[in-house]
Amino acid sequence: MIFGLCDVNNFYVSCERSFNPAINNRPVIVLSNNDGCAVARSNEVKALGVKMGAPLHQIQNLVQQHNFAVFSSNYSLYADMSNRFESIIESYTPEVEKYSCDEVFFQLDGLKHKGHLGAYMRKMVAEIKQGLGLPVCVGLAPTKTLCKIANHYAKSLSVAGGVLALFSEYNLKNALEILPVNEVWGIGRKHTEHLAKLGITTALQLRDADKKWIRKRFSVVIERTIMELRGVSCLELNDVPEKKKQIVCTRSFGEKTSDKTVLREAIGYHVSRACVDLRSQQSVAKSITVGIRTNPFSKRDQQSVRSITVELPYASDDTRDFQAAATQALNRIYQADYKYKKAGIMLNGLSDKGVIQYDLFSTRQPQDDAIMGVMDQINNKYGKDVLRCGSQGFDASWVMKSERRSPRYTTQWDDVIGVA
DNA sequence: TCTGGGGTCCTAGGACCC
DNA sequence: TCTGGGGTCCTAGGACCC
Repeated sequence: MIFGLCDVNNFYVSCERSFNPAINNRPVIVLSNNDGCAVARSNEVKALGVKMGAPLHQIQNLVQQHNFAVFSSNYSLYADMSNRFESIIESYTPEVEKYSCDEVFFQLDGLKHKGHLGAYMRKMVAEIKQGLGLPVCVGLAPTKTLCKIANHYAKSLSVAGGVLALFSEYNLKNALEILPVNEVWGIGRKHTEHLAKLGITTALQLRDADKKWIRKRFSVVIERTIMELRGVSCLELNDVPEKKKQIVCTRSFGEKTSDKTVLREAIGYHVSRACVDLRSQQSVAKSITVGIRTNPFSKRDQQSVRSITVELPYASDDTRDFQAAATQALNRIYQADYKYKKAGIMLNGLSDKGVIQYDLFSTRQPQDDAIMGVMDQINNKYGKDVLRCGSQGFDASWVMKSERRSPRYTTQWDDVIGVA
C-alpha cells in the first residue's frame, strides 16, 4: 500500500499571506473566535515559543515587541482555499480523503504508471504553491500513521521539494528512534504520561512493544497504532465523506450576560445553523441538548455549567420543532443570578431522513416539509438568515468580537483584489 | 426462598484529533 | 479586561431480555 498525506503548513497564516505578501517576513498569528487565542502561528511565532491556543492577552508583550501581524479568523476565505487545495490534489489522484481543512490523505497504488512517485508529488506541491500560494508538505508511507510521521519530517527538516517517503526498514527505524512518542498520531497527553511510566518514550519503543500487553493496559486504539507503526495498514482511506453523527453549535459571547432574552436569541441562532446543516446532509435528529455556562476563567464570578437534553416525540429536521424544544430546555436550566459567557446546542440521534416513521397520531403533515426547503432555498439565494425564526431575534447583541478580519478575497465580489 | 449465563442496546465519560 | 469550536471512537456499566 502507498498512502500519502498532503498538509498545508500553518494553514490559516498561509492563507493570509497568500493575499498579503507584505506579511511574508513578519511573525503572523490568526486568532480563534472572539479574538481569544492564537490558533495558527507562523514559523517565526513558533520559534518565539508561542504555544498553540495561547490566549492573546498573555502574549501581548511579544506581539508588540516583534511587531506581529494579528488576524481574526476569516473562515469564508479559509474554506474556499481549502476546497481549491483539495481539487488540485484530486487532479493528481482520484482516491482522496479530506481529513481536515488543511490535510488530505490519498492513495497512490493505482498510479505506478506515472513513473517516479516522488517527482510526481513534487510537481503537485509546486502546483499548489504556484496556483494558491500555499506551502505544503507531502509524506508517503505504507500506512496513514506513518504518513503523518513522514509529513512531520518533510516539514521539520524543510526537505527540498516538500516530499518525504518512509518505506525501508532502515529509514523507518531512524525516523522512529528519535521521535518522541507524543508525536505519534493518536498518542495524546494522557497516553504519553501512562506510556512513560511503562518506560516507553519513543515511537520506536512503542512500535516494538508487546501489542497484547499494551492492549490490556490501554485499548484497541493503541494496539492499532502499533500495527500501523509496523507498516500494517489498519486505517483505511475514507473516500466517501460520512454523514455527521451529531451536530454541535456553540459560541462564546462578546460580553457576559444575565439576560434571558439574549440567551434565547443566541440559542435560537445556533438551532437555526444546526438545522440547516442537518437538512443539508438529509438527516433528522431525535433530540437536542442545550447548554449554558459562565466564564470558567473568571475568579470572581459564581460558576454555573448546566445542560439538558430534550427528546422529540419523533425525529425531525424542522427548525421549529427544535426551537420549541430549545426554549423549553432553556427555561429549565436558566438561573437569573449568573453571568453567562457561552451558550450552545447539540443535535443528537441522527438518522437518514428517508427512514423516519411517522406516528399514526402525528399531527405533522408531509407537506410541512416544503416550508423548511423553501426557507433554505431563499437563504441560499439571498443570503444567510434573510428568512429566519423570530426566536433568533434581530440585533444579536451577543455576537463575538472579530476586529481584525482580513477581506474575503475569494468569496465576496467587493473584496476581490482589483475590484473597485 | 433458592438463583445461570449470554446477549443486546444505550449512555456517560474519557481520550484524542484538527 | 482579555482564555475557541467541532468532531470521532472506545469502554464500562446499567437496563433489559431470554
